[in-house]
Amino acid sequence: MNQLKTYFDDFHVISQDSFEKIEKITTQLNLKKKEELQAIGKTCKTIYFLKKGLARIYYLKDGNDITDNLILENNMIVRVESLFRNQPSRKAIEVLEDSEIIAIDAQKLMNLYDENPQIERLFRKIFEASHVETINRIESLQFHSAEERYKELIEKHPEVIKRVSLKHIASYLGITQVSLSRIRAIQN
Amino acid sequence: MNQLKTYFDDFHVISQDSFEKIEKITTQLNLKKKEELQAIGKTCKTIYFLKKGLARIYYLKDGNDITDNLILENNMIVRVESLFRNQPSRKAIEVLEDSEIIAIDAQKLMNLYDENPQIERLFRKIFEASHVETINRIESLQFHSAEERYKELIEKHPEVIKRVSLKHIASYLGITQVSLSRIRAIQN
DNA sequence: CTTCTTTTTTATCATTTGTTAAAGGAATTT
DNA sequence: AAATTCCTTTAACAAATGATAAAAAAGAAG
Repeated sequence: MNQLKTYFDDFHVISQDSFEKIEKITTQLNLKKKEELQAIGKTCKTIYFLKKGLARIYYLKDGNDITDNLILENNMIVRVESLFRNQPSRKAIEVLEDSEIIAIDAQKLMNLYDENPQIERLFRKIFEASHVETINRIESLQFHSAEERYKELIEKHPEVIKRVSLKHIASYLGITQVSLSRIRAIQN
Repeated sequence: MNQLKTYFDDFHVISQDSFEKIEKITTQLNLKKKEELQAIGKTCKTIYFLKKGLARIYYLKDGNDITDNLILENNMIVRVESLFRNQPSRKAIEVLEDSEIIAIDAQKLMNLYDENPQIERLFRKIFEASHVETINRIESLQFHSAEERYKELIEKHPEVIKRVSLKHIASYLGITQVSLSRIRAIQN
């Protein structure tokens, strides 16, 4: 749990008392590689913190599996478009490695917001950071070539290449697996 | 001002008193077509509400003007990546039509957050909606062809095609002007 | 209205990325 | 260890998009 507190502190420091209130609405999950955390069609009612492991959010387009997002340890896993709109998500979450996860009940968290604005502020800031990341990713997809995007990923998260299959990395970058393979071949 | 209240109510209803507190930290701006609202390199310290007109956020990549975002009336104009990180933005804001704008001082708004959690919640929800839009745009850029993206834009915002130059629309869609012209030619 | 500037279209060619198929490797299961 | 399945690479060709240049059209300015 200390790990979660440390994560929180980077965004907004809350009292020990407030932290314990959050602790009370969490549960611990341990998933084995390839297990599903949330299924397509379910409305997101849980916010996950990935203590250890690796996860991805994906969806199907024309029967193809597309990785929408990759999440490394020490990050939140949330299907934002479902949580914020309270609508079923077309996306699923699965872990790509054995993972330890803290699940936070979203409804109970909203209730905590009412009694404790500091908690609301904490999560506001967490999601703001994620919002900024999303915006930066748009810039990358909007006007960088596939090769540039691949290089950017290696630069920022070199470990991802080793831990995630190239199939998933390709769709995450918005290209086909074959195209990624070609780019990698030229690099060497 | 009523227009702003109506806009707010869609996200979270606050008291008349709270609304008046917000009103006190706003100023009205009228800009002529092509005038700049914020310059590149400035840190975003103002949240704008576009009452009337049309605006865009843009930046320069290798000397090319790239439209990052188009904003229609009745929406907020914010350089989120700058506001949330309190860092200088590489992006600028300009209006594409004569526009009426309400400027909200971000620092004073943060102060209001402290004394009134309902105001913080209102803006949290406003930005959450914008976050969701950003995520949906990623999906579009990640795996839809240029032609699909163009059709989506026409579908969702047909008026944009008439009000914004194709040059700006092209870069917004992540393609060149020439490429967009070609796509349009095939359509007819 | 005429001139000047900017935007949009068209054409040609180069480059990138997609598609399909096949082969080689790696990992998993039996 | 062998068999099976899934992942990755390679190759050949197709399709989409980019780059450049020039013409046409539209808009702004005098």
